[in-house]
Amino acid sequence: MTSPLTPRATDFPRWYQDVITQAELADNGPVRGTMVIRPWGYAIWERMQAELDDRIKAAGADNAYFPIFIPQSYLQREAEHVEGFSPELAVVTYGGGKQLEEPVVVRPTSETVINSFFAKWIQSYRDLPLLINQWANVVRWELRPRLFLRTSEFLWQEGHTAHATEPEAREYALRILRDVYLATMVDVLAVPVLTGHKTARERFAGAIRTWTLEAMMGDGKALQMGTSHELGQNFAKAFAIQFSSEMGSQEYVWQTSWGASTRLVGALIMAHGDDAGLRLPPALAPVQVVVVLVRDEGGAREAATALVDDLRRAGHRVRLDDRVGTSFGRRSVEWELKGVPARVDVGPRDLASGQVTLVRRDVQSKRSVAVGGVVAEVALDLAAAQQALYAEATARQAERTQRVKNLDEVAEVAALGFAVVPWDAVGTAGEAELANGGFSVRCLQAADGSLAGADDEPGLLAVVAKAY
RNA sequence: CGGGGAGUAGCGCAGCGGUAGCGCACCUGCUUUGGGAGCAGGAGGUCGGGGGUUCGAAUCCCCCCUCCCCGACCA
Repeated sequence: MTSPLTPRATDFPRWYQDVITQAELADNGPVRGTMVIRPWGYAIWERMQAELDDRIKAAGADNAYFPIFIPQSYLQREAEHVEGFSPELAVVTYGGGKQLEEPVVVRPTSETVINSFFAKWIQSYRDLPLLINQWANVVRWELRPRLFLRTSEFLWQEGHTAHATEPEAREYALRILRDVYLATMVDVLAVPVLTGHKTARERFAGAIRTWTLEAMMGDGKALQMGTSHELGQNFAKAFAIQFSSEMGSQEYVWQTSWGASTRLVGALIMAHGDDAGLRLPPALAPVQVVVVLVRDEGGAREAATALVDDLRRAGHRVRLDDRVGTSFGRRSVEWELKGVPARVDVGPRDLASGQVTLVRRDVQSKRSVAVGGVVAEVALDLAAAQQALYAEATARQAERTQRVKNLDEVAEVAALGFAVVPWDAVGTAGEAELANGGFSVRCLQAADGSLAGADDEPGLLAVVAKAY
């Protein structure tokens, strides 16, 4: 039987589509650009949500919910914001069978509604900082949609905060970048990321600074995994968010906003997937171990059920596959496509000698293990798989990243990966030229790869790549 | 919006004037079950829509719609 997937080397975008179909992650919705997230895809998203949500709460933010409909006039209050988003807005002009007096925008992001309430809630320095997060869907009308990566409606988390001082706001934006996003990407998704800030061209509409996390996919292209913005006082002034300081003066707040979306599911597919399907890092996987009952004979069912219990007691997320009416080969392929990190095959043949077969998805290794040793061995496999996926992605990124000196050398390197070039050698004009060639400056960093402040700092490096 | 393709069974496709087909998937039965099982039987279609040419149109002509790929914007 041939693989159900187009090999990555043959056609990477086609492979990506095949994985989504075959692993039952998502379908296209009836309206162009919309997406139906199927149970397996949603389970993965729920795991991402849980990991992000824990860290967001640890950073002190509370969840709340704001409406999906926003008065059109709200968006117009911040000049850059409206200019940035107007091309991709969905606008409702009819409701209840009548033309609306003021059209209503379906939120593309919630800065405007949320800040209109921040203005109401914030009176005093004692009300600060105000740290709010919301889990929601947003709509940005897309001309060229791709499942998970770019859809007209997507799910995300958006954080919005207000602070008394600029340094405090900046520190919070960076804290989210590091403690929420970077930690989740690296420790859970096992995806190495570069962090830096966006050029003026790539910055969020209405922000004074956009911090970003950029990852390299299996084909060398870049994907933005999350962003954390410093909004300065732009929205504070547009929405009159003022507070009485300790000195009794009226001050505008300093703000941040930050988001990560279902695009992360796409990132996971493209960062770790292989020609046999998805490969989920154990820390993320909704099912870490699948126990496959090969045949319902010779006490195999009892042994499989007992192993499921043992593995669960050891703290793993476990599923029993006892669909013995479906051939073993088919079931094996299914779990490989879905990317479950570890598989335990329990059948009468092995069991006769007190053994089962352990299969590791990431490296496709297979070995016999005594029933009594399964829990310990699985734990080792899961830890090793998590580590190996991160190492593999890191090696690829290192291999495909090259320092270059000038704009002329960028295209060749960026065609296959990341070109790191002095920002001085690119500049705003060079950035526009690169855009014509399909390249973009993913982020700016200090010379040692650390975070830098402004675009005009000396010695900045630009990371240039093709991007999703 | 500019350029290039495609709409036929759930999915992938063939057929290109003369009875609507193939592979996979699906249903039933039997045999199977340690890497996508085999055999037999079965169900499933306004051939994207409208108009025209013709004795006869999935097939030829005209109009419309939709989708996909490549270029200008984006989590």
